[in-house]
Amino acid sequence: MKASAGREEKEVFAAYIAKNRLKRSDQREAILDTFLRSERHLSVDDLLQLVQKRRSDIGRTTVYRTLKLLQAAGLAQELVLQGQTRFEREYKRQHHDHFICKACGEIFEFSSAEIERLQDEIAAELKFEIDGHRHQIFGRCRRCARAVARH
Amino acid sequence: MKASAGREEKEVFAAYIAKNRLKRSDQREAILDTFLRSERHLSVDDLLQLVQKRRSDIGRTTVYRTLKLLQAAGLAQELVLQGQTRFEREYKRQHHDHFICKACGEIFEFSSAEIERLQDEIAAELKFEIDGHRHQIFGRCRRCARAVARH
DNA sequence: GTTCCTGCAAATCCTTTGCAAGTTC
DNA sequence: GAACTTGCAAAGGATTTGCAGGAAC
Repeated sequence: MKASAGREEKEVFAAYIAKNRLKRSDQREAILDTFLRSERHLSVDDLLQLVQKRRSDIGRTTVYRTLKLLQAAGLAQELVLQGQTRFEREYKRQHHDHFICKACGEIFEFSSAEIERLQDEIAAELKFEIDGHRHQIFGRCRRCARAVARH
Repeated sequence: MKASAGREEKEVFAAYIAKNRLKRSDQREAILDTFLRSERHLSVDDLLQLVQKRRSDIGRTTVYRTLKLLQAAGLAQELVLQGQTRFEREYKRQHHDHFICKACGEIFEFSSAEIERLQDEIAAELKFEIDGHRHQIFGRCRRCARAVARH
């Protein structure tokens, strides 16, 4: 694992802190670093547990508060998948949507310029101004589909 | 308003009750009827309020429980829009997705066979078996977009 | 009569807030 | 030192559950 993981994001966060006259803290840095090192779609609890492996004195409240800051700074995005709130990195990531396997819970990402284009077309027809979307597909992933077929 | 509104759905519900050896009740029928007469995307509170106009003694708990039954019977579908849980009719309705206007909160429906087809293609490539999806687009509706432009 | 349903109050889950003590600037 | 941050405990909001009484079968 690179020590420099997410260096750019850390700078963005520092800038956000400065701009808003907030203060840095070890807790915030530990949470951000943990978040950046994880590639998964984390629930608050996932993140709390990971952070606490390093610093067991960091509380859940601080994780909630820091996630709000990360969202405000454009570094994290909140998703609600299958009733569960999760967070993923957002900074400079290409837009994408999600497949969720109902069998194993795994989350896959996908994106389609074609679908985006069609969305824009539909919106234009209705004179609707788009500023975001969520597109989630549910089903069974390759592995779980095979498992069912085999049974 | 037709007295026969949703007759078919009422039969489906009665069949569901029978099949699962449950019992009919005036409350359930009032809730279902109210739900069917409303075309909007209702929150639990919306529905509770509407139901209570007719029978003020029906409790929130019963609305929650009945909505679960309606979902199980395939008559209602739960949506989470902008953090708010809402319900809409599902029985024999053509599949559709939602535009949500962030300015006025209005919910519009749309559907696109093209988008569905692309979804299937993407899924096929990944050998993912689809059994459902949610696609929500956020932005400003025609009216609110105009209002902003005018200002 | 048995089983299911209802409404209330209480419990639960997830998230936010108030506050006193500790940090950062 | 002033302003911000932290963790705890308490408060909130949404939803579920336990239970005693009432209704359906």
